[in-house]
Amino acid sequence: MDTRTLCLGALKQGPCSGYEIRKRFEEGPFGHFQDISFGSIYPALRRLTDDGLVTVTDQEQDRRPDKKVYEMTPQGHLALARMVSTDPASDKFRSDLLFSIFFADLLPADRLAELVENRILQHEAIVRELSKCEDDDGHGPHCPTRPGPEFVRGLGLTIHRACLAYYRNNRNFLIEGHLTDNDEPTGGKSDSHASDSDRLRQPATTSGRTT
Amino acid sequence: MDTRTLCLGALKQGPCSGYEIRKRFEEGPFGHFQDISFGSIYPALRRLTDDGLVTVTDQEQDRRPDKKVYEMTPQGHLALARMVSTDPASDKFRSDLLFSIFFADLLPADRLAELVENRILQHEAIVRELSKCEDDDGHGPHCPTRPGPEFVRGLGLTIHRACLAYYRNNRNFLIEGHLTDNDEPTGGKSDSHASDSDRLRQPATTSGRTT
DNA sequence: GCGTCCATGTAAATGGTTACATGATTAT
DNA sequence: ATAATCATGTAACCATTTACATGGACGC
Repeated sequence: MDTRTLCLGALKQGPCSGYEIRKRFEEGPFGHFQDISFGSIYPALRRLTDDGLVTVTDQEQDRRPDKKVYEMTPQGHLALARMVSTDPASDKFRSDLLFSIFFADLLPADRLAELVENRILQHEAIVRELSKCEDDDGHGPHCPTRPGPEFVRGLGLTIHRACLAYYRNNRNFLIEGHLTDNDEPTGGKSDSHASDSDRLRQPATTSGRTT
Repeated sequence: MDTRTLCLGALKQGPCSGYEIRKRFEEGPFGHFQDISFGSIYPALRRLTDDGLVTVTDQEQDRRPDKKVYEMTPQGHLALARMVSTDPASDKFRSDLLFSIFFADLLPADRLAELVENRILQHEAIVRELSKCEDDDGHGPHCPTRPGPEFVRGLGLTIHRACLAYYRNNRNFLIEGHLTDNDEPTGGKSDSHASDSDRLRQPATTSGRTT
């Protein structure tokens, strides 16, 4: 999605400034699958204004810099509706970590372990954040939540929980299966530990309710 | 990862041409978490050659255009090892589909259903592809597989299976919970169907072996 | 005949990140 | 004091995608 549409999406949750749009992407419910920065937000807002999809209102503030509050016009709402209905570009997932892990045998065992541990911590943090079921969609407390945001949040949780479980279950497979240059592949003594760590585990495919 | 490192990664699986590098990213084991196109590959190979990280050999072919076969130098191997050991940039996941679904109430129910169905088909295709356990890492048949590629492939499978299950279990929640403008939110008759579709389901967190 | 695969490469256009410039307030 | 938060905006830089240019072989 181009930045303009992304801005409209943020604005859909209520009028706000460019600065606040970024916060909505950093902390809000979009953050886990879209990303923008100031350098693209401000020019986008400019264009949206020129095209009549949003309006600006200068707002003076006490002890704060003035801000420009942007608000969607009816055309803006239409444009957003049009955009979300077009065929979406395929998901893009880029992971340098997976690239590194693919070449696990090129890096020292402790470094590999460190990378994996860090990733586990990151997934834990994200799961924690997505778990606090706050009404993050900006429609005040306890509106009957629309299914869209709920569905998206739930999918995020599912993915990160699945990754977390996978990393926890299989890090030993990775790290213990990681033969350093000094190890004899044929194994002399430290052999026959056909333990947990020699097979990949996959989460069960059954799915129960956990609300 | 910059394209140069990505090319080295592809070349690590054996010497090949720029054209074949792209194929390794399209079909090979990297494809699901990294992406490159010709426009970036050829300049990258140029720079790698200039920097002495790869060598080129012109190779004439029968009934085919000549090709340039690139091969890593010792420095190239070192450079790759150095790169995979540096702190990886955080994963980037961009999904226009999730953005659209977030605003599910802005698009017609049938369009929403179509988008979800398509995504289910895509996940099914990917799961199928990752499931055929071919020794995709280019080291010939039945080498004792290195843990890196195995781990990465397993994680890909886990993620896509989790997504697939989630979409299947919760599409009704999304689509039936999707009130069109004509529906009365207070519900007159078609009420009290507190069925499957009014709650989100999450896969069980238990994990068993499926080899 | 038309499309696709093979194969390399360049150039233009696109779009985004990073850094810079500015500056008050508040918290540590 | 120092850093972070609030707040907007521009410009330089970077990288990537897309389109173009070229052309033979092969299958339908």
